[in-house]
Parts: sequence; C-alpha cells; structure tokens
Amino acid sequence: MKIDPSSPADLSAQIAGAIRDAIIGGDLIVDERLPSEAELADHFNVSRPTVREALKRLAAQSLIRTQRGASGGAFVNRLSFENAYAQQITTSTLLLSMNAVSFDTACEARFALERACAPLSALRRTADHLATMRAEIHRQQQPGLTDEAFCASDVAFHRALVDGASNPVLSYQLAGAVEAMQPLMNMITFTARSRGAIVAFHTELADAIEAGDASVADSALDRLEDYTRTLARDVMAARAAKANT
Amino acid sequence: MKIDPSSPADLSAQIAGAIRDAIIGGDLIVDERLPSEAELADHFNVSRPTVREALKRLAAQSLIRTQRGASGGAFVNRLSFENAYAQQITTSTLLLSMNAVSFDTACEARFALERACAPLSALRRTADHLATMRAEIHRQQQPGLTDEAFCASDVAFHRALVDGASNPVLSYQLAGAVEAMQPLMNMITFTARSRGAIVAFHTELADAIEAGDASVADSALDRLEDYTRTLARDVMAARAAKANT
DNA sequence: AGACTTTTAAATGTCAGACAATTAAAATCT
DNA sequence: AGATTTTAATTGTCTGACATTTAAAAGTCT
Repeated sequence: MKIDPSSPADLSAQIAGAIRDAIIGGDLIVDERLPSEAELADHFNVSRPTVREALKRLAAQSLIRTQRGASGGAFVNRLSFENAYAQQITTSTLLLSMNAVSFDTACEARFALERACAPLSALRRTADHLATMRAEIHRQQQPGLTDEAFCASDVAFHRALVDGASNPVLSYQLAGAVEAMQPLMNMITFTARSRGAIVAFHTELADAIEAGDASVADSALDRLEDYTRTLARDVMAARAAKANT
Repeated sequence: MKIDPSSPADLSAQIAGAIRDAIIGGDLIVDERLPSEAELADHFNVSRPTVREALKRLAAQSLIRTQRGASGGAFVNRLSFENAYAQQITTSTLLLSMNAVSFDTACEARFALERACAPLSALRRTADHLATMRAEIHRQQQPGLTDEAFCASDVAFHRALVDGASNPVLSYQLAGAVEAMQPLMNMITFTARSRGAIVAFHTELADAIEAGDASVADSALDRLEDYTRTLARDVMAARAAKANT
C-alpha cells in the first residue's frame, strides 16, 4: 500500500483508495483489523487527521467499522445485503431526483426488472411471502389509509413479490429500483377510485404467484405498468392544464 | 440542520447525515455551495477537523465535491450515471465476494435481469449498439485472445445489449450485476472449445436483436444461462476431483 | 481607457500536539 | 478463585498553526 505525495489528489483520497484496493483485492479480509491510526499515519508519512479523513471515507461506504477503546480500531466490514440495500436506495433516489429521469423511463425499468423476478417468484415463493402479499392487499383496502401509508404498503407488496424469488442478489438489485421510485409514485396521489384498481391488480398478482402461474403474473404486471403510466400521464396533464388557467 | 451532541454516534457521522438529508430533501440543490468549513464548524459547534471528516464522508459518496482557493468550498454534486455505475459496481463486487453468494444465484440474477432488457433492446437498439455487439463477437474469435480479454469483451457485448434498451436506469441497474459477475466468470477459464459455443450464442443474440425478435433473444439468453451454469458446475467438479487425488 | 501584473484574501489541505472517552486486558485485592 | 481496580491502547475531538490554491481586487504600464 503506497501513495504518491506529489499527486494532485488529496492525500486522504489516495490513502482511502489504497486501503480500498487492498480490501477489494483480498489483501485485507473480513473482520481483519487495520493498523491503528497512528501506525497508518506513520506508514503513509502523513498526520493522523489525514488518516482519519481517509478512514471516514471508507466508513461512509461501509467498507470498515471502527471501535474505540483498547483492542479497538478499524475493522474490515462484511458488506451485508442490508447495508448494500441502503446504499443502493440512497444512490438510486438521488440519481432519479437529480437527473430529470422521466417517470416513464423509471417506470419502465422498474417493471422490466420486476417482470424478471415474477417467474422465479411463482416457482419458489414461500407461504410467508404469500402471507405478506395478502396482508398488504388487505391493508390497502382500509378506508382511512393515508396516501403515504398506501404507497408504503404498495412498496412492501412488491418487495414481497421480489423476495419470493429467493435470490438475494435479485432482491438487492430490485430494492433500489422499487424504493427509489417511491417519491415519484407519491407524486401521483392515488385517489380512492384508483386504489381499487391497484388492489385488483395486486390480488391478481398474488393469485398468480400462489398458483405458480408465471404467464398470468407477467400479464398482470404488464397491465399494472400500463395503468400506472396512464395514471401518471393524466396527473401530469391535469397539472399542466391547471398551470395554464 | 441540527445534531445531538449527546448522541453516542460520532459527531462527524451526525453532521454528514444532516447534510445528506438536506441534499436528499432538496434544501440544498445541485451546484449550491455549502457554508465554509469554518462556518459549518461554528454552526454545529464542533471543530473544523470534525466538519472535515463529515465532508469527506459525503465526498466518498459523490454527494459533494470540493474546490480549493478563493470562492472555493464544497458544492452539491450532480450524481451522474457514471458515478452511480462506479459505486454500484464496487458495492456489488464486494457484496458477491464477501457473502459466499453461489455462482448459480449470481448467474440466475444476472440473466433474469438481462432477459428483462432484451425485449426493449430488440425494439430500440440503434445501429451503434449492433455494431458494438458485432465488433465484440469478432474480437472474441481472435485466436490469440487472452482469457481476461475474452471476458472483458464478453462484458462489453452484454453491456451493449443492455444499453440497446436505451433506458439509463436499466443500464445503471444492470451494470452492477454484469460487471460484478466478471471476477466469478473469470474463475471459469474458458477453453478454446467453449469460446466457440459462446460466440455462437452471441451471434444468435445479435441476430435476434437486429431482427427485433424478442422471443428468439429470450430463448438464446435462456440457453446461454444453462450453458454457463453447466460449465461452472463442470469446472467446480473438476476442481473437487483434483483436490481429492 | 484598457490590458497586463501584482497583491490580497478566502478557502481548503495538512500538520503537530494535546486531552477526553472508551474499552479490554492486566494487576491487585479480598 | 473471583471480584475490583488500575493501566494502557485506541479512537474521538479540540486548538492553533501553516501551506497551497485560486479568484478577485488593486495597482501599473502603455
């Protein structure tokens, strides 16, 4: 692990990069303790604050964790699926909000990915996954449910569908797409009328998954996508009309 | 933006969180300049090194960039698709290498996602995408190609296929799955014989995409997945046998 | 007046040294 | 032996300073 003190890049960035490479390259294994900050400072010939900045960069990516006290220090973190989810959701959310991604584009991606999961879910879903889906459908029919709660339940339903595929890599990939869409979906405030249609789609989906019928699930997702996009177009049009009066 | 000095969490982590929330919540918009480190230190009632650690955390996530000099400072970064790709690839790679994800699981996820793109790609691919795919197929037939170069070309081919869908969100999601698989794929050193089979699949795929035939593309991907998994199983079996002698 | 050069000031990048807080292990005592 | 105290290592934070970079302001020359 070496750095180039004459490089224009920040020393802390270089140090973080060197350690990151060591982790990715397998030179530092999970739960291994890094040298203490003082030792790292010595090794790289920099001051402790500089080393600390480097370590914070790595901590921000969940690559390391730190513990205080004797026999404390920085340890290589096992990147859990949960951590990865969280990061992906943050990144995806920002990506969508900062890059003027159209609703249609985001929607297309989300449903394309979800359709990829559906056949596997139809094959492998457990009773648990089905129960979650049914429970969320039930919740979505409660009259007093706020729009936010309805959207959250919507996410939970689709999450269960995706998790039904029992493939953590797929779940991880989908988490970003589905959850990052939520702010956009929230923009489309669902009226009481449209909730009924969505519950119908969800019921059809749950039935198909329960029956192990991939093609029906696929078709239901297809129509749900159409419906969602139409709904979005109407909401946009209504807003535009309102803005012009 | 406030923090709780009595919280057990590191101050720098709290400050980073507060600023991150401000960015995600839209209180800080793209390219807006954050207060100077001294001002932030004053605002949060902490020292400048602590503020700097917080800023480095955000910089590690590409949420901000910093500039030195007069009228310099920290600016909210537009999270580009490129930045997001890079982060996703790093995260996905670590996730796979640290969590004992089976080859089958990763493979299933990758092809499921890719199949989600194929129909869109068949519909919308440009001449450019097709040309890239053809060029990579051609490269894959060069006799002197190293295994690493073959794998890289394989990734480039599938990347072009995915990009053909012309949906940046999909491309972003897939980038992680496809590129993170590369180390695993490299483990399966392709022999000269298996290269021919893979080139045949690629040709079939390119033809299907060119003809706009989604179902043929889907079927080709299906068989390529089968083939890849069989190949992996054989390689593993051969290794196990060798280890037992 | 206009173009070029120099100065200045603001900001980040880095360093040194200190102290506080935490924690596990070692030492001590009962 | 077991409980308690001490100790030492380590991260977390602060203060103050200097270096470096950079844009803008001031000054100078034509």
